[in-house]
Amino acid sequence: MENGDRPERAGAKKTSAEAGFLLAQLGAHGAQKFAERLAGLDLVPAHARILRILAASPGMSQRALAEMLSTLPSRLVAFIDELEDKSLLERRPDENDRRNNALRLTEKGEVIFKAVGGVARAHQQALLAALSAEEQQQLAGLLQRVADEQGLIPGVHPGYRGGGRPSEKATR
Amino acid sequence: MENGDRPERAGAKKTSAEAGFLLAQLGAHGAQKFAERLAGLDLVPAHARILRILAASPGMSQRALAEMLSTLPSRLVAFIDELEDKSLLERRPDENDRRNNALRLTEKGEVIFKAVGGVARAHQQALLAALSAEEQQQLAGLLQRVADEQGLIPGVHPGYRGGGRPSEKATR
DNA sequence: TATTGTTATACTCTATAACTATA
DNA sequence: TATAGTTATAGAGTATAACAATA
Repeated sequence: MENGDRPERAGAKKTSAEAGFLLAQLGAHGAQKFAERLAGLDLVPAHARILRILAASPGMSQRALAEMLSTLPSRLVAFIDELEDKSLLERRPDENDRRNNALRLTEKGEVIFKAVGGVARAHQQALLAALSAEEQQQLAGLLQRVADEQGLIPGVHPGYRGGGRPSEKATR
Repeated sequence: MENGDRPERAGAKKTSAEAGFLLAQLGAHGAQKFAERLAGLDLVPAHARILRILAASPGMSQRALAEMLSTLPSRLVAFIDELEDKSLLERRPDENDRRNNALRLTEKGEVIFKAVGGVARAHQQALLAALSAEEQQQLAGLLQRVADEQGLIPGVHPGYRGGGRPSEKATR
């Protein structure tokens, strides 16, 4: 196994074995802080994820959206209900195939989506306060390369289920 | 996406507004991959977090452990039960105050903890495959500074609850 | 018959509050 | 009375499967 047969000599820089852990730690920390800020807009992260995708791909069906978020169509219903109740998006039956709901942001939805963008920037500003603008770009560059290599879809990430156990039966 | 009303001038490096998002995305991705690897040791992330802390601070009480993990003492019980059933740790009543359980890794627990370390290294290796060793250190350095500034405790992170809503009543 | 969205159900996870044993 | 650990219970969150409408 890829145990570290690394020398671990006295000369070795300290430990760099922590980058993965720091990533998880900061990801969790940042996600929580972001959620707190979002609450100011009366939204949860799932709402923001939906708005983000719909802003980029208007007219998407709920099934397509669910697949993009790696979630179940049934889980989306409540979130979309809430967003529709707030008049941030609308479901309109697709004209070609009326089984599909074409999802589209309303004008108000676009406004709120921009507000979410503002929240995201403020969040990032606060989160990365320790770094200069140049260093932030440097960080973004490194992370982008990792994300690309890992095959992550730009601008999309599914929710986590960090704490729980990995679904007893998915142990396959 | 990432509309950003930022200047977006030709000179600007691309977009650096993504670092925060990338952090969350990669944190979630990495956490899931790590959980999958851990399943090979028949552990969940919560187990690994407990082993990690106990390895560093033997004799800790359950309450102190709960506080360190920012979780509730009652939540710990099942996890500690499981670890004890596997003979990875033991609860021993504190001699000075027998209400306290002094938690300590067994020898087997130490072995498994080391195995978790190996899994973590393999995980990190795979996760950061896009970066050279130098770049990985560079990344770790940047992340460490961010973590310090944010007041995160080295070597500890609580679980997330990424997807859910932030406790209906906290909406006040 | 197959598919989209929805609802119903069961199941898990989490939080709150009793309970016990020590102090 | 107060505290550590545990258990019980109720509440959210999640997954699976049944359902109605459309194709």
